[in-house]
This record gives sequence, structure tokens and C-alpha cells, in this order.
Amino acid sequence: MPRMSEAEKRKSHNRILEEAARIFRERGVETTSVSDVMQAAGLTHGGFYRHFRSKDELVAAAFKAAVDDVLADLENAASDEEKADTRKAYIETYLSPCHVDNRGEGCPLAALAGDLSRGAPDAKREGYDALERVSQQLSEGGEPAQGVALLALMLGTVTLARLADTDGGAQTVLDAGRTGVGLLQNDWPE
Amino acid sequence: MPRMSEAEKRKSHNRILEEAARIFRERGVETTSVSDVMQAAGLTHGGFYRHFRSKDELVAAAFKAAVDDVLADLENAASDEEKADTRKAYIETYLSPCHVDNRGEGCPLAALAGDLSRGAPDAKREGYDALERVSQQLSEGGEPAQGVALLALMLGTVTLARLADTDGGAQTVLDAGRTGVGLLQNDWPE
DNA sequence: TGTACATCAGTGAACGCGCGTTCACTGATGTAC
DNA sequence: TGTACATCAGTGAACGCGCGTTCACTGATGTAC
Repeated sequence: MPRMSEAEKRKSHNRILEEAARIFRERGVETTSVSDVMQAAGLTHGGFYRHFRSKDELVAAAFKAAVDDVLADLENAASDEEKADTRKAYIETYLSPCHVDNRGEGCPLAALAGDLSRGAPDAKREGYDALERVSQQLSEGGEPAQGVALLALMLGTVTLARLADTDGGAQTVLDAGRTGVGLLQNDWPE
Repeated sequence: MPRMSEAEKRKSHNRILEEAARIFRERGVETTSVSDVMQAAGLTHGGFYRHFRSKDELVAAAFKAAVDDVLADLENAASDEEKADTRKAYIETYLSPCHVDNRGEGCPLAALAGDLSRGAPDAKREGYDALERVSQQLSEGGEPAQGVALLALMLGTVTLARLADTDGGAQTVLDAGRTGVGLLQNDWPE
């Protein structure tokens, strides 16, 4: 069976990254094993170290891959109008029950900021990079600080909504967050 | 040496709770062992199960103890003016570099909301209870939703600031959060 | 109040288990002639 | 283009380790007479 071609290796590498990005967001970093990720990618754990030097390296790389993924539409928007529309949709989706339930495909910062900030330095740096990239997309046309505050409120809202057992509880939190976002968007000083 | 009196047992119990509340907030739930907590409390790991049925039970109890601790001043304020003053100080401290650096004595939700929401049901419920208690204290005099949005923004701000390596980066995030909090406090609709 | 005895807080060795990582091995791939 | 050989992607057993939890034990505490 071994060995695979270079093209196959690249495919395996991407599969590992994608599955790691999903599972880490779903279950957290410490509660996910290298074996879990490799199994999800259709491989066995032994081959992991042909792709990454350590679990820490995977965490940083998978987090970055997740950020690239969720920001793709925003960063690749062709025109200013398209960007504005995409941003509006991004915020609406962010504050939706669907985002609360689907951590695996949701905002990597909302899912993992806590884990990263007390994790390895490289992963923490990726977290800060993500903060800058996401907040920049949110503040387009306004001050950088406005984007940071928007991200903080959105991330905090989803984090709190994820503590609710019932859909009703989550919806109440999301509504409060949405009202706050409207305020930060319309009444930001200067 | 064994056995200790009932009074000694109660002291041990409180020491375990206090140390757990601090260490879980500092290092996270999954990265802290029962032995770590017992050692910090000046005991050996074997005695743990005379106090709690499982690590999960300790997590829920320690989180609640942390919430009780940080809300004590607010919930016990004698007069309305005292409450207003305490609330103002709470928010200022919350958005300070000191809070960013000292997770162990800081907001339990900011430190552990992520861990709790994917943890055991009992701990998750404690998280939601905390959300209700803290947001209620913050919304005093306004709508409940205002308190929830304030907590979300504050929690998100500190979470993001904790990703910064440098004091400068953290301060920028905190300033953005503070501006946002001012908006939510002064311009909330109705 | 004094005595006899059951209780149980705390100890430290031991349990099974899963973790991150290493390694000898396989055999298709890529390369050099 | 065909052949000989080094490379290395992936496998699965094995490594040491620390985890949550259990247990036999100790001896002071609390209780019943």
C-alpha cells in the first residue's frame, strides 16, 4: 500500500488540516487526540509525523486554515458593494442559532480563543493574527477600534449563547447581541 | 495523622474549592489534574473523593464558588448608590490590563465559558446561571438584554486581549471594548 | 466523666486507560543511468 | 525508453507518562453506655 505519490500526500495533508480545523472547533484542543484527527482523515495515527512535527504545530496550522476558510468570501470580495453585502451576511450568520450549534464550521476565534490564549506561543500568535484579520474586515470604512469592538461583542454573544441548553435561551442572548451590534455600527463616535 | 475533625474537613473542602476555582481559571479545566488541585490545597490526591464524587462535580462547584466570589460585592451592595458605584468599578476593573493578566482571580465566564459549554451538563448549567447572575447585575436599571450585551462585549474584549503578546496590543483591544461599553450604556434603545 | 468502639479524613500504592511520540517495516514512487 | 535503486507515505506495535479513580490502611474523632 505505501508509499503514496506527492499528489496523494498533498491531499492527505489537506484532509488532516480540514478535519483538525473542524474537530478542534467542535470539541476543543485538549479533548481531541492526534488519533481522532487522523481517523477522521481516513489515516492511522502513525503517519501523522510525516505531515507535522507535533500536535502543537497542527493546532496552529489548523486554526489558520479555519480562519482562511471563514474569511475567504470577505477577503476576496471584488467590489466595495460586494464587500459590504458579504460583511452584512457574515454578521447575520454569526449571530444566528445555526452558528451557535455548528461550532465545527463556525468562527475559529469564538470556538478556540480560550484554548489558544493559554496554549503554545505559535498558536497564540495565530489567534492574534486572526483577531487582526477578522476585525479589519468588520471595520472596513470605519475605525479599527470599531471592528475590534464588533468582533468582541459578536464573539462574546456566541460564547454565551453556547452556554444555553434551550434554543429559547440562546435566542435571547443572540437578540441582545444583535441590538448591541446595531449600536456599535451606527453610533460609533467620530 | 488521620482522621481530622469535622471543622478541619470543612476547611479542607473550602481550600480545595478555592484552589480549584483559581487553577481552573488560570490553566483551564482539561489541563488541570485532580492532583494539581489537591497539591495546591496541601493534600494528596487520594483524599479527593471524600469531598467530591468526580472531577466533573468539582468543576461545577469550583466555577460556582468563583462566581459567588466575583459577584459578592455587587450582590451585597446595601444601597442603590453603592450598587451603582460598585458596578462602575466592576466594569472598569474588568476592562483593565490587570484582569487580562490575572485569569486566576478574574471573571469565571471569561476564563471558562468555552470549556464549560462543551463540558459536562452540570458545569454547563452553572455557566448559564452565571450568565444570568452577572448580566442581571450589569443591567440594573435597564433592560435585561442590555446587561447581556454588556457582558458579551466585556467577555469578548478580555478574551481577545488575552491573545495579545504585548501590553500594547492588549491595551488597544481594551480601549476598543471600553468605547463600545460606553455606547451600550448610554445609547441603548427604549 | 470515663471507657469502648464505630466512623471516616487523609495517605500513598495501584488500577486500567489513552495520550503524544517513536520506530521497524512495507512497497509504490521518483530518480539517475 | 528501460532498469536499478534510494526515498519516503503510511501502517501498527511499542515507548513512557500522567490521568481519573479505587482501595487497604492508619489513627484521631465522634458517639453510646
